[in-house]
Amino acid sequence: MDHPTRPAGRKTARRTTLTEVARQAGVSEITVSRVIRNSGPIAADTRARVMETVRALGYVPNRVAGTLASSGSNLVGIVLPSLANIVFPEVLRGAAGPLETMGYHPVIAVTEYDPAREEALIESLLAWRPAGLLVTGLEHTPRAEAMLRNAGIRIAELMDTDGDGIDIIVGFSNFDAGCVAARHLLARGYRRFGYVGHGSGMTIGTDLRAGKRWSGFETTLREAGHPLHDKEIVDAPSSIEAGRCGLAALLARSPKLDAVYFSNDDMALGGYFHCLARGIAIPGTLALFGHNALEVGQVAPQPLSTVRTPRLKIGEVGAMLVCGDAPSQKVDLGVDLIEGATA
Amino acid sequence: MDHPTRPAGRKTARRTTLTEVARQAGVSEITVSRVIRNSGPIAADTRARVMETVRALGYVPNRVAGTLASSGSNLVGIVLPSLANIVFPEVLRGAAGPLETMGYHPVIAVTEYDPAREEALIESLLAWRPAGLLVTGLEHTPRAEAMLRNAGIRIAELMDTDGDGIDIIVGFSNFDAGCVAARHLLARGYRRFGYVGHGSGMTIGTDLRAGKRWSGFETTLREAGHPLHDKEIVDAPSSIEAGRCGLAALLARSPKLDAVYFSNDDMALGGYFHCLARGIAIPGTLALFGHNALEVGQVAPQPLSTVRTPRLKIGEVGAMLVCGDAPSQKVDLGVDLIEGATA
DNA sequence: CTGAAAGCGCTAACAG
DNA sequence: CTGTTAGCGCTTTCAG
Repeated sequence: MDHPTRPAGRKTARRTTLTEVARQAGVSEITVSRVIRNSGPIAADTRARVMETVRALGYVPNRVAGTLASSGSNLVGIVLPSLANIVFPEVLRGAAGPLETMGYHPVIAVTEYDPAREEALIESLLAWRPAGLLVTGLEHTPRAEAMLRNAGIRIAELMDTDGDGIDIIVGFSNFDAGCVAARHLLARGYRRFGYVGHGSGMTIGTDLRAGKRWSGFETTLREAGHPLHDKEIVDAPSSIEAGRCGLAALLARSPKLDAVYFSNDDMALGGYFHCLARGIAIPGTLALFGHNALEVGQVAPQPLSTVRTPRLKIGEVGAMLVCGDAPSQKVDLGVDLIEGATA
Repeated sequence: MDHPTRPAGRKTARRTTLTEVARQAGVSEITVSRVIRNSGPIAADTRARVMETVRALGYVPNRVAGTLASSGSNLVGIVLPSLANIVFPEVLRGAAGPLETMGYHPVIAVTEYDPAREEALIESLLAWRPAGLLVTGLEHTPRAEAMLRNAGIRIAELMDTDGDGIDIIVGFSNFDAGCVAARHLLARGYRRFGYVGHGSGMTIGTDLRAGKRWSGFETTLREAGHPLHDKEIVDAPSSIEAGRCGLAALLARSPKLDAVYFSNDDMALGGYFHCLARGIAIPGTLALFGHNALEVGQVAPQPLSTVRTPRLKIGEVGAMLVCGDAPSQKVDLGVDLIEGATA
């Protein structure tokens, strides 16, 4: 590239305004405004003339000014804990479709599972006066929750139905997902259970929903009289590699486990690869169970036993409800047991 | 949930303004403004008093008004072709870090590989007068390109260095990536080559970068005197499943191939699973080669032969350059051959 | 069908 | 260190 440095400084350069279009077209500003927004009655030829000059001048309306004047933005905030876990890009993808269709733009913020960061990011997003906000989970700092309640816009809390919310809740019960996993393993006759989970990789913040799954799993086992035998929490974000290390560490301590539940499919896949490499028969010697039913775990010759979560749907429904005027509600999209071949 | 329907209508509800904070604190608006933005000299006690009332009133500054008044927004537009291909969430993740650090928010738009949609989305993003814009690829409609050139903000085009750009380019040569793959396979002694690629799944729009890789691959083979023998383009977005079907179809037609290049790792993984299921020895009977070096392909016992692309880095560098004031430039981050075990 | 006046909530540019 | 005066570019009344 040998373009000269672009002149553009920190600030947006001067661009043609509605006023100039109006002058050029020989009409008043409001007329141009009406033409652009297709609002109110406009004579066909006036419209044509205006459109013409709009095109000629390469006019791009300024939504910042428009929003300030009309207090109606087309931005929708989306707060996600992470982009490293493919689940959240999928939620985002689910939301992006309906949002675009309805003319909204997602503005995203990533908390890295840190509640304080979430609070700051929510405030920062709210400053843009979005039309609505999608956040992940039901747990927020008190101030964050207060801001959400007072924002005067629709709020959707996604991915978790285990608790109360602010306005709209769309997700599934993570606790139940853990129970489903436990019941499946118990029904299959497994008795010596282990768990491999992930931390956030930072000292602060945790994956609360994984915790709820663990809790459901552990509770079910205990009630069945076969309490969890051992668990290993890898201090890293969830990943295939973390799952591999986690299972290795767990088995080093407790070699006689016959079934291991993982915090999610990525982790479980890592465990699976560990077993392949070590020649541990699956599910003969050891059963593995994940969470999410990611494509990668399902297309292998030996598909992972797991629970399918409606991630795309959650984004989709969340987006639609936030942009609509349905009453406040909790939408539980449920999970499906995928028997697979590893348990 | 049994909250009553939230009153919030379509428009943002009335929220406390800077004016009210000023009145409450007994200072002028500009003083409050200065305190909030930490700009200019403010007496310690004045600051304290203002902060106090800000907190008491739960005041959240209105950035829409702020941006209009100062023409300096903290939004950065990001235009991606897809969220279904994990590569783009990774680019986004790469960008999200630096952006947050620098106080910017990513506003995202997904084109689904449709140039017309890209044009519309770029216009829509530009309407928000973002501080900068990250787009994917170097090819745009003429009007889209004109808008980008006239936007008066920094523009970064990501993921591809094979061509000229508008301002900043950050990526790698897809053509070269194809050449690298071909040279590796040739060096290994393979001679009967096939290719499995993906379409977009829609009639309109294509993955131009995959096309450039194919082109590099094909050219290298031809020049070496071992032209591509057969190819199969699955009419679906890239996925593991599409790769599986693609290879099945290709081998049904051309059973004697000894090496297959895939449009990316997802596709290659599908091919790999097909071979596992069919008992086709890899790389003995058939060599497989992908693109991207996704984690999932690398941690398996038989890691995929592929090329590593610096996706995170691309997002990161793109974001930093767009928000800085470096000269226009092309940054080629290159790719690395990963020998793997499938070729 | 079109226009004039009055802001939306904030900040730049000067004054004091 | 603090305040006053003008807008930013658009849309909302309310009149014609």
